Amino acid sequence: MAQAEGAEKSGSRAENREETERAILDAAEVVFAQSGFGGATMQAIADRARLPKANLHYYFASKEKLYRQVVERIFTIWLEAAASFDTEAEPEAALRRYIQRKMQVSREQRHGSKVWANEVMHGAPIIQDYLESALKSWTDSRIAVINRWIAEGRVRPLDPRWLLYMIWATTQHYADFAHQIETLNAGPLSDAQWAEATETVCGIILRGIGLEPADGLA
Amino acid sequence: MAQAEGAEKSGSRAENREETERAILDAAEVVFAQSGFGGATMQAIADRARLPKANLHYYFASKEKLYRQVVERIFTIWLEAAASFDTEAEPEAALRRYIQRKMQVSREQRHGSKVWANEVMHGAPIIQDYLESALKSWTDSRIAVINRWIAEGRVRPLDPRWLLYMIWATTQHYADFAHQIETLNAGPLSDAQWAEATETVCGIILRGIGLEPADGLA
DNA sequence: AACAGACCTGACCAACCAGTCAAGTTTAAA
DNA sequence: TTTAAACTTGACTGGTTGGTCAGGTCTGTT
Repeated sequence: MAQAEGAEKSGSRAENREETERAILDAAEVVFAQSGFGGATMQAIADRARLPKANLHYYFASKEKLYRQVVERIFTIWLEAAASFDTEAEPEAALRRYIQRKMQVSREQRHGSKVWANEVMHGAPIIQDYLESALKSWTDSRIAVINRWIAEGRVRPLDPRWLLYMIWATTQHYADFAHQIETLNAGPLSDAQWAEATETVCGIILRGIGLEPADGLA
Repeated sequence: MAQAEGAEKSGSRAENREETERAILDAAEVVFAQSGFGGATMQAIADRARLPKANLHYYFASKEKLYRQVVERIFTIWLEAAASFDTEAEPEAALRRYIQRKMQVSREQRHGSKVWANEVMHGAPIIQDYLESALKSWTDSRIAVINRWIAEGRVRPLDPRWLLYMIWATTQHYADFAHQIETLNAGPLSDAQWAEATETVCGIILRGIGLEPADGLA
């Protein structure tokens, strides 16, 4: 016996490899989120993945390459959430769906969100190119849509950028500052609290830009 | 010659000490913001403060003690900004002033804000007690005020916590994610852009909670 | 002037960490 | 069954880092 996970089934070569890589990435995500890139140690990641440290280097050549993969995996999730901003939909529906999705990501991908925040906060040394390409073009397209809504008189005049930043900030806050929120709340937010927070955020933003939202309890 | 700063005047003993300590704290704030606690090195801080590394240890016993002082200094600034939420003022004025002040802090204390965000993101190992005492009581008092406004029918019914988190998140975002914002903006925000962003944030939030703000160009 | 204590700093060290490697074991294909 | 490649891992290493310290300089006081 020399399997990685305690309860690892012996699948095919490729399956096992994939599984081990995912286990390492999962562990790395948590450790990087907790300690930052500089504070994280390969040993800590190895311990969390229940693998010898040398094994990590068999799958990922260096700490930086491992970190890069973690960040890229997060970016994929970010992109998927971004896609839920439907440029064809009505303003209210599009924004509400996008905010709800981002709140959900903050709840389910807390560690990933933190890694992303850390990376950007430290000047995005790894993912600068993503910011300049994928993020930029996504943002530009959404700015155009919101400007169209404004031109049509459906949304109060404003620079869409400040609105997007506000949505990013607010939703991401629930992941990045989860510890602070949970300290003030004396424990993790309940399902009901998450729903209420999401609804309140939607309500403030939609009303704030001049829409009259119906209750979003679909 | 053995002075710290290139252009240091020979003041009194106490003055010089204070000046050197501040120079170290300033340097440490920047380096901790850029690299996180784990990624920062005493050597990097020393270089930035233009002092030999051993000198840092003369003034601050350990890296952790230095970090602690940096964080405590930030918390003081946070408290000062928090005080601008005037519980006596009208809802619109109180919130507008508070948001404006927080936006200003984000602009002027970018590094400090990042250190704070980092600390909280990593579970607030150093300042947990502040969160539980000062932050908690400040928050409770403001929640009470907002609830009073709601009871008086001046603000749309909502849980004040989600509103406060939204304000914290949005304003802090301009410091923590400055790099992302500046990438999308192809450069730092101008004075006019800061003013516009601030006004837009105020507008969305105030309208979002049911107030009809007059233009805040005081 | 003489002294004590505050202040400064180059050189050093022990601990730690990313990354390597050689000697294995397991797997799958021939 | 044989064989080669994929995988595993304990032990090791070179470089870095937080922290120390001895020997010096400066400053205010008597």
